[in-house]
Amino acid sequence: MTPATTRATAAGPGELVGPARPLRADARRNRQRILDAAAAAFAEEGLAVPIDRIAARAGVGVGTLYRHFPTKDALFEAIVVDRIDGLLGRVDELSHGADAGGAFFTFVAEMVVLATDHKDLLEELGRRQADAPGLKVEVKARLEAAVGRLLREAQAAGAVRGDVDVVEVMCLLMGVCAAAVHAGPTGLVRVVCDGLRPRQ
Amino acid sequence: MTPATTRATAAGPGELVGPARPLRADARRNRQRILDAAAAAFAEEGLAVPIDRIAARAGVGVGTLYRHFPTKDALFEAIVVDRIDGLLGRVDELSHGADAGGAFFTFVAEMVVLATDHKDLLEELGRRQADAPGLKVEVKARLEAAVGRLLREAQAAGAVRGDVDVVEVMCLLMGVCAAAVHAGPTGLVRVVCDGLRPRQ
DNA sequence: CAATATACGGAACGTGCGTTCCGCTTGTCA
DNA sequence: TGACAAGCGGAACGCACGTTCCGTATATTG
Repeated sequence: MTPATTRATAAGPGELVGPARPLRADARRNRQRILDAAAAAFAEEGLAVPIDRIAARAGVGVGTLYRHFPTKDALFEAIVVDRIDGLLGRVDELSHGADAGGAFFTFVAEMVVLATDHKDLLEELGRRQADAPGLKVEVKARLEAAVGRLLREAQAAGAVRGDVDVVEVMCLLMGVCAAAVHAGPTGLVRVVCDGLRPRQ
Repeated sequence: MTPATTRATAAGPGELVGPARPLRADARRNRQRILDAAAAAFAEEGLAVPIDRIAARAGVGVGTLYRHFPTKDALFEAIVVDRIDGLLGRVDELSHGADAGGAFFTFVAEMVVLATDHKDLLEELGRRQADAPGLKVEVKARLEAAVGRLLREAQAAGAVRGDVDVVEVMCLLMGVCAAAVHAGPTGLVRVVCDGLRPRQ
């Protein structure tokens, strides 16, 4: 299901199956500009940034923006899905090592740093599904699954206490990210990570 | 300074020094209704709740609401200041006991539970000053000072690790509150509290 | 029971933002 | 190079929300 829908979101309105025709050169260029501008804008100012500002930042009219993305949410989705995909990739890289505990804690630390300067990612994680019945839910579930894997391995290795589950870890992660925006990542991550270790 | 200003906020626009005249009976009644309705509305839906809804909930027209509070922010302030005052009182109660560590951790747990069903409190804590140069900043500073006292005593008693400061604790608290909204308070508080204890 | 200041309700206004529409421009292809 | 689909810009629309205004109602006072 996702491929088709993803394609639709990525290629513009009106084509659900395949690229009927390649985009015109300027259109392709503008599309990329919009994506870049939106990524930066969302990261800096969060979901609340007005669409006019994104368009201006991309050096494009709002009409053009809407030609490429049918809705503000669709644009946001394109970007946040990409961000989360990046996280998924990182999880894969980390989970192939020998040190399960190290992998888990490294991921936690990296994610907090990432969220610190990506307001959008934080807000997205904060929205516990149930609102948008679409892609994001599915991608978020994949992230949860991946983190769950990391967590279980770390628990099996005795590096993380056994009485926490994925949902708690995700929420905690979100909380630390929110907190880190104000106090900087360093100190807080240490505290939470220590809390996640088994009590001796 | 606060008494005068507080009085102004509490008694309506136009009187900065003293109550020129007692409120009419119906006005006093409505004022209380508005405060109650707003407290409930802000707690349930957060700062974003439309003012019309608060008025409706209070069984009052918007005009009446604005007669009592010059602005939405003023109304919010009246309520959140009150909430934080409650927290301050609780800190005082707790800090007179013998068990400094217990006091600190009890406060943390209670505050998270409180914030779990008071969306407004959470949002307010999330706003790191710098926006509203007025009362809230001062009240928040008092809260920070009080928590700082609790923290220092707990650290002196060896119940809390020495390498965290008040700001970090406040941010952490805010993060846990945000997380607790989604996962429930119990598990998360335990993890964070353990993280705050000294490593053996 | 007047007379009057006080308070009330809710329509109306201004603003900001997402989205749509449409006349003009430009890349593409024969 | 000319014709035409594809794409562009930005004015205009609709909506939600905070705030203001003013005609009406009512508590208070003598």
